Amino acid sequence: MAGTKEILKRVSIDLFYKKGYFATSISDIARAAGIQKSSIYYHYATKEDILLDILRSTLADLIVTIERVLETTAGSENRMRQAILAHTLFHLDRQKEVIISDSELRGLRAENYKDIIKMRDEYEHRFQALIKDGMSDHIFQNGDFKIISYAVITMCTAPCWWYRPHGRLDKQAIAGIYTDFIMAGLTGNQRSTGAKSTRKGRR
Amino acid sequence: MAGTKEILKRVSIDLFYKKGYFATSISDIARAAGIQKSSIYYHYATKEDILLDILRSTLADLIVTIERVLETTAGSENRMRQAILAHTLFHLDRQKEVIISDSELRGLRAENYKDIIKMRDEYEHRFQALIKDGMSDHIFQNGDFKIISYAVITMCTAPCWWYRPHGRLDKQAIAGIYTDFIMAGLTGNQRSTGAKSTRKGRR
DNA sequence: GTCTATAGATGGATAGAC
DNA sequence: GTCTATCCATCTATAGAC
Repeated sequence: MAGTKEILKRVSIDLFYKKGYFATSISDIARAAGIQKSSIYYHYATKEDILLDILRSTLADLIVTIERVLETTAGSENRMRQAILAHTLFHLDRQKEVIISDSELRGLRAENYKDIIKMRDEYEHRFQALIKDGMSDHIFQNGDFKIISYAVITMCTAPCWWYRPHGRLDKQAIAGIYTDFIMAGLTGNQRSTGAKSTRKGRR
Repeated sequence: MAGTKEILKRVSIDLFYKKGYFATSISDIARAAGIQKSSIYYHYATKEDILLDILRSTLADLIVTIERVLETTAGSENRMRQAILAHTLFHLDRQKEVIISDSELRGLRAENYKDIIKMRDEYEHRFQALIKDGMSDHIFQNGDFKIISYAVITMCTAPCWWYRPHGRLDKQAIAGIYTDFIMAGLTGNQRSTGAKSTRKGRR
């Protein structure tokens, strides 16, 4: 446990988050991990491979998280609500990694880029299906479900850019506010004034 | 007109947008502008200065745009609607520059960074005031106006990340969908099903 | 599996001629 | 205001000893 490869991944997440992928050098990573830079190449073939490892595992975890929520929740409105909550909370829990996922895709060469985009599209399709379901059940207002899905996802990804662990609002409160706002936009109904949002089970 | 400095700025916007600030070298810029890299230093002292020039002018234009809208529009609901429309359209019109503004702030050293953040905060305060106004006029649902302002701004900034000039929807249509969605979220009222949003005057 | 040493390319920036 | 030439730091990655 805590093998060198895991340490390298962890310090890379920190550095890519703080300085950005391009501004982070192999030397920076080696220094942070307490080894020589040449030793990194025993674990990762290139710097890009470190980035790829971070992006893949983050996206995979995100997809698993949403899958679990959808497996245990019924009703198009409730499914959407729980999915948004889960998405927002994941982005607050895994702040550094999702920010890297959002901003460092340019560090990938074409083949790896395509791979990651495919995973991301797979995830987004789940939200598009949820919105479509809500519309055909006449619970959500009709509209361009693809555009709306982008809007919803972007919006609920955003708090990870400004959230600070000891700030005025905790993760649950932020996720609640966002979910209420989105659900109001989707249904066209009054928002519940308090953001206490009954969540089920997980976490 | 079309002086070298303007050309340098224009090709830098293209390159920073396409490859990112760090991945773009002074040589890249020189090649794109058709001059030698040393000639760049007659116009800009450092690479960072090019970035700063782009960020400053983009933010300044954005602030002027929103000011003009607010000067000529009355009523808290209508002011908010027009502000959102203007914000969204600006982000679609100036796609490359706003994407740079959103993603390349890490290229700035502390003093320049503070400068730009101050301008950005100034802009965001206008939206916070609009939301506060709408809440005290009981036209918008009560809520955390600061959080809501972040949500609104992020959401209406997002289309610039996926908009393509000859895509399925034109700028006006996209801006309409987003504005309707946001206004529904703010007021808690039914959205107008069509997104034809009566806009006034400008552009 | 980690080290020392270094290759080889490229980065931003400067000097000085024209 | 643009050029050629070059400095020097830093970058990713490799070679080979232990």
